[in-house]
Amino acid sequence: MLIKIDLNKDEPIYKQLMDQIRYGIASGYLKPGEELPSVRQLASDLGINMHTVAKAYNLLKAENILIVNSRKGVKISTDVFKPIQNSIGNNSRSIIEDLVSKCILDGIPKDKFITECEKIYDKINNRRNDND
Amino acid sequence: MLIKIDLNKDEPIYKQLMDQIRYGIASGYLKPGEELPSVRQLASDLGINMHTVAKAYNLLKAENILIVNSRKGVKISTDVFKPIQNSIGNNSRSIIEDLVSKCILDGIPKDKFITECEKIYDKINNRRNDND
Amino acid sequence: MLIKIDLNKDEPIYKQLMDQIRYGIASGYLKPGEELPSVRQLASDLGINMHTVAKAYNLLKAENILIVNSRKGVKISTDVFKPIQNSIGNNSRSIIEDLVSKCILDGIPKDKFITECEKIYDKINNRRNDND
Amino acid sequence: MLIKIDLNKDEPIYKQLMDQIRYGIASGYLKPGEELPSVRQLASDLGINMHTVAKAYNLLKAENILIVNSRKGVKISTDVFKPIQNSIGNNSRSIIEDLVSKCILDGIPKDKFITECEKIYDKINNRRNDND
DNA sequence: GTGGTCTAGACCACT
DNA sequence: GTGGTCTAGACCACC
Repeated sequence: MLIKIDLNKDEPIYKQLMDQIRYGIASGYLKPGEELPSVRQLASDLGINMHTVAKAYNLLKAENILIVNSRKGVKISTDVFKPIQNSIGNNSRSIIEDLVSKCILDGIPKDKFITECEKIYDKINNRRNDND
Repeated sequence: MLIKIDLNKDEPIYKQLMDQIRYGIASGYLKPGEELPSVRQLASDLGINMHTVAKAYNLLKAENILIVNSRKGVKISTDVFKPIQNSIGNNSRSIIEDLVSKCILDGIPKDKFITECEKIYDKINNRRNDND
Repeated sequence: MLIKIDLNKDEPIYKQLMDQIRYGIASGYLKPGEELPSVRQLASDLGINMHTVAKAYNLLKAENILIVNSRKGVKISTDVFKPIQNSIGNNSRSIIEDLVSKCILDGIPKDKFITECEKIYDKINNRRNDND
Repeated sequence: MLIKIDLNKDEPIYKQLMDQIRYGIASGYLKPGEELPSVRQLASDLGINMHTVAKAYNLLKAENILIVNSRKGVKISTDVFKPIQNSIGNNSRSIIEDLVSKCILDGIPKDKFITECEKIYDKINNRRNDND
């Protein structure tokens, strides 16, 4: 999978990395059980610092998304997809609230907003199902 | 409107403040043209520094949401609500992508996710229409 | 002459007033020797504070543009137009430098910039000649 | 590039700084992509406070002139020069109107005024082209 | 009374 | 070592 880091963005590199790996898994570019490049390898590929990659890997390990083994390398957890949940977390809810507030001020009507959410969900989800 | 700041959160205070003010406007708790507390007043109410409030106010001014006037204080722009737009910005889209990726890993099915988005949009939007 | 004050602008009111009076004279709406409304009158017309008008008047007096007489009121100096000068002052030059820098960054080519300057000069100057 | 701050001027330091940086870019002393001194460095060089420099940098960032990066410092955006525009903004136009009014009262004839504008535009623009 | 500006100094996140 | 954030406290311009 192609990972793209924007060094000019305000968002810290390790977070960009985490987001892209999550996105890669959700969209099926990366599969449960699959190996990821070593810290050194990925750092060198992306032209960033080793510690930055390690930080992203370790935080994703704490989220039970990656399995980090100093000898065997890094791979994606086989149970990375959690069982079906009924409700989203408070954190996500609060992100949506901030987002919706902005959209309302920006003149985005409900149907446009919802359609966009659906489109993005489908884009990510379908791509994974296709890749299966 | 009640503004609540969580000093323990990672998110900087001034951003929490900006989000809450946007939320207040979108949900009708705060109305276009309405005056906001002075920087000193709000800072003292929240137990934070004047400059932190001023930073939030000024950034919202740059977004054309507030009108900041050295002589008369701060008020909400009368044209905070932009004309209807057809599509959300790239920034919002990328927030949704990250959010959806997380939700998919967390086992939130599409219908739950969309329902939640709709619920939040309605909650904010209806409250404003009720208040009109 | 219609004077318009924008209370929402960052520029102090007394400066807006000074600019508009200078503009009025340069464009012939106001004529040398003509009387201006009293401080109280103008303040009331514009819905602003008396002291603000007085400040503008006094600063224009210091520029030899107005003649302020506490008994007889305020009028425009009869020799408000200075004799022909060969070069603009350092202050104006520095304003032009800042303006030109911005325009160059903004992609305004020289001919557009100069044409605009000419158009504005003519607009103001011709209006006065017409009014004579 | 030599930056000079006049602490006695009315204009706030951070604005003087912004003007000088814009001037430096427009005149080619500073080039797109070039690094600027760190906030602390420049503040110390100029004998002013860090936050004052940071404010100028951040406002220029908002104008898409600088790229501010907590990790790597500050550099000039590679696309500072906007594509060719046909007309100047309202803000610039109103600056010119005030300036022209003053010049007319000061006895600056049109040709002198226009020649001065051309001279300044050329001075800045040619210097950049020479430096390329 | 309002916000604007500036200073000084601290701690933190990121790389 | 970089900028970001926050605090504290001062003085100023404007109205």
